[in-house]
Amino acid sequence: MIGLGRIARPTRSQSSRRRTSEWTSTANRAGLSSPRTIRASRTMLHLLAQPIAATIARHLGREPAAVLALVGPPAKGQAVDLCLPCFQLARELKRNPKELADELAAVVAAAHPDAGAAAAGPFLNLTFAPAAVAVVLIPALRAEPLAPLRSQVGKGLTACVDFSSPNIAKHLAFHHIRSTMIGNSLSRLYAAAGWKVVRINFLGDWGTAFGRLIAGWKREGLTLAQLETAPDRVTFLNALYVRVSQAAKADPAIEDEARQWSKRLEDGDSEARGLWQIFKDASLAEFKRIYALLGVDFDSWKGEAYYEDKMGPVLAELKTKNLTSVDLRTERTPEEGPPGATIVDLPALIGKPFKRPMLVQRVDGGTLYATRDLAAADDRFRDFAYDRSLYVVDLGQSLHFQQWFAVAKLLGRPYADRLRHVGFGIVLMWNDEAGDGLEAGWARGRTRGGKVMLLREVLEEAIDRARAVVAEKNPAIAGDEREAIARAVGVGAVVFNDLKNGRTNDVKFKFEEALRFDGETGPYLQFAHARLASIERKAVDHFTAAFNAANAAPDSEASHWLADKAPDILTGDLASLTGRADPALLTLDSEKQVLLALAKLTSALERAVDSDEPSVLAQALLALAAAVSGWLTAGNHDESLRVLGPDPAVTAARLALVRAARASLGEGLRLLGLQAPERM
RNA sequence: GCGCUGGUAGCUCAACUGGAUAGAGCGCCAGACUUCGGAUCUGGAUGUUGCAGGUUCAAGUCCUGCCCAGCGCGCCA
Repeated sequence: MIGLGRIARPTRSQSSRRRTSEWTSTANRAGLSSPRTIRASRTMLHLLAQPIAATIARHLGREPAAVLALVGPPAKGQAVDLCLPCFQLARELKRNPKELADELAAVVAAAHPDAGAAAAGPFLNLTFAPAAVAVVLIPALRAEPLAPLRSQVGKGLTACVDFSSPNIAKHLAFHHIRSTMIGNSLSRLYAAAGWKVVRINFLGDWGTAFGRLIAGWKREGLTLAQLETAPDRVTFLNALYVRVSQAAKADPAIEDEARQWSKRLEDGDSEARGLWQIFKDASLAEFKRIYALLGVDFDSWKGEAYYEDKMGPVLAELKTKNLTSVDLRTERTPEEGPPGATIVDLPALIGKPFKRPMLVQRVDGGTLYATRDLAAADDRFRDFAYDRSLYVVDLGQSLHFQQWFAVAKLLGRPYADRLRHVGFGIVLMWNDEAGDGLEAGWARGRTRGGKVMLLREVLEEAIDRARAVVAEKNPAIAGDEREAIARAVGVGAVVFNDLKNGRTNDVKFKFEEALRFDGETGPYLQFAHARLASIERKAVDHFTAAFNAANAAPDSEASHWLADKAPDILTGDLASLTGRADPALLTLDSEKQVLLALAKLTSALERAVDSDEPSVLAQALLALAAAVSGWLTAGNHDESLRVLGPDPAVTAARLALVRAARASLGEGLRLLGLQAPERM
């Protein structure tokens, strides 16, 4: 097995679903509840609820904010817009909740006739008139189209996100998509919530494997030219590694050479370093091609090699603070060297959940994973003074993170409570038939004859399928544009499939499912976005035609409206046209559903950041796209329901909603790491 | 053995952290003036939320005990 890094051999890189342990959760909660990170946010939904909450607060003599906090979306299946469960208020007031709900319904109905207040048992339900919602939300959306997906909760705070972290000289396997795209999305979500974000790729670019590679390279007399002309340089290196490893089994001399080269590499030998750099460059070139395809970038590429000579101070500090001990339990003869590894005896120092010590130094003096993470955490804190540091690594490594987070605390690090392991479940592949000792069914890692599925292969297959669909559904699109759309849609399908469910779930990967383009998929969101964009494209022509028709029949109501807007229509200024539209003309229930779905995005964003869970936004976007699709499709059956309909004033109002929905859908897709093409 | 996760419709998953009649997609059945884009929409059938207790106005959600599945537990990362 080559390389170190976050994502090691398949059996360790993926472990089944796990949550962070009690201890870690406590630490995380401490970080969460720190006054630095919690800040109330005024969501768009609160814009609607605020006046009602104020009325109730006045009536009951309570704080408006306290009442507002109790108002929220109703339970699923309830056909109302907002809901105030009265249990808590009733208890505080020593009243009967049902009676209180009845009383409040009457009070609210009198003061806000458009809010549709009604008591349902102990619940006070609000069912707004669509225009009442539009009048509040449309102006806010016009002022800041991306407002639903912007928040200031992270203002002034810095987050480091450690993600992807592949091993040099190996391909990106399909399961690397998890850390890569969860981390990418979290980076964008944090930024949208006001955080300053540092994206870090902790490359697995160090380890004994490089000694073997170099030994093999020298032994076979390979040249740089051979590597560079190889059809795939990573495959070339991988194959070399496999050959060396097999040869070493038969010939111990090779293993010796490998050890010597490892030593030379560590000592900074220029030939060893030169070859190491060549291998690293070749790998990075391939990684960056795939990152470009996925739209992922990093601010820092400091990997394990960078920290190789920077662990001395941490080790020394651990020792001077008497946190280390040499483990004596291992039975070793004097010839075999010192008795044991250097450990931090967590069971003795902390107790509670820890049953095993953490190893910081091998018998031979070499350092270990945890030591490197400690050194890196110090380094990053020095550079960025982070308020939160995320490690997007599979759940199988949760013990490792629990341990070194605890050691950071023992060392008195100020950042100890700001560390978060963002764990995720493994990728399982479907096997139709038993074989290779595997039963038929879900199994980790490999499929189709035991082959490891490469990320690049899956993406290419997805793009091929998307290209075929674009060609079939929209033959007018060709050439470069078709290619760009095929990429956006194909990659989008795979990425969304990875993000739409809770990250701790294992991902059950079937080609046919992951590459589906209908139902709850990335392309479904992209399609809704493209339909909205299509309507916007046609809007100017629509108004121009209406304007010309009105000139022929100048006395209608529509003609007066159009004449008033003549400058905007003639210059094609949609922004101005929709900006002057009357939101009260949005009277359809389907329009209200779109507005409410938009308004819920803000809290989805904040909850996504709070729980490091992109799926929260993914689910909210699906709800928005469903509302949009329902609204637009209704127009297929009834011309009066179309955005570009017969009444220009209504059309302008609906276009304002189209613009708002498209802006948020596009931005939401971007926050998940998907593209939002205007046609597809 | 110790520990950590999870178990919700045939399948894949939600359920805004304790709220109402547990919701979606896929699949299945029946529909929508060839459409501002049908990669869409509307309707239907499918549930003892693994089992048993407990807590309370209220439990898929919290507590306890079982059952089942997966993963982790010393010089890899």
